[in-house]
Amino acid sequence: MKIGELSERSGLSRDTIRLYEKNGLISSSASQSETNNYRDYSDDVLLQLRFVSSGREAGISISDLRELMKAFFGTCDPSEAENVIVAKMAELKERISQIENVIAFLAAALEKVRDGLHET
Amino acid sequence: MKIGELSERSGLSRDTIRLYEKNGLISSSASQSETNNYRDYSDDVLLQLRFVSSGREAGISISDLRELMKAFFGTCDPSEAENVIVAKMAELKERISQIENVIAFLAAALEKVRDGLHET
DNA sequence: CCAAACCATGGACCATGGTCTATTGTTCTA
DNA sequence: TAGAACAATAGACCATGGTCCATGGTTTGG
Repeated sequence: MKIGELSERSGLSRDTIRLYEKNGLISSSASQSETNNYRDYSDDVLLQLRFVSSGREAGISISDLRELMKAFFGTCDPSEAENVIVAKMAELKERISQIENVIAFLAAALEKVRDGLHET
Repeated sequence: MKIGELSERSGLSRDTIRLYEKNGLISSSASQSETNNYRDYSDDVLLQLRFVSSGREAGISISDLRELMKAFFGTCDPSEAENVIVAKMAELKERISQIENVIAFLAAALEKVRDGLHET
């Protein structure tokens, strides 16, 4: 499919898709036609983009995502891939616990605010 | 205390502290001395910075943190503060579930990679 | 008393992750 | 077949969150 359709279906802008491609998160083949240089994207790319975009939403950087994509579809050997994935999972879990700390702090603050309200 | 000590104790660079102050995350009083314009930071600021910096690590933007700080120490009324805090907690929980999605995806990918290894 | 260490300010600089625009070429459709 | 819609490329632009540097003033330890 061409970039317009991919954009439609992925919910990402053409510019963003091109950015991701330039950064090696996805790849495309040259168009079937010889008369243009339109990119042609396979259906797999759509799945890849879904992962990329949920990763981005979760705050994973483009370069980290590139490593993960390489690990998944990877030119690198499987044990190396395993390492990358395991490391990233640990990192994400750490991130979750950081967020949970902040939530706990907010919950405590909320208590105080509510107490303050009751006193009024 | 002066910014150098605050930097030491908070683990943040002077520049970062000044940035945060400029962005309204913390505040300082003018120095006791009249002969200079050094900033003077109370011990409370240290606690505030600890929160700010864990918030930053958790990926919360400076402007969001500013809203939270206002809610905590706030000039704004308590029920408004409550709203801000509750909203931010919900947002953070959403963020956690996004990250968990990614983790689940990675776990699945890991399975596949390991199966691949076994087949070899 | 003097140098080293500290402070404030402002602006330059950087990376990241996008968006927007202009230009040029291609395809689709009325 | 003309014009609208689409595509590629390059470069400018933007916000965010920091760091670094130059300047000039202040404090402090030896």
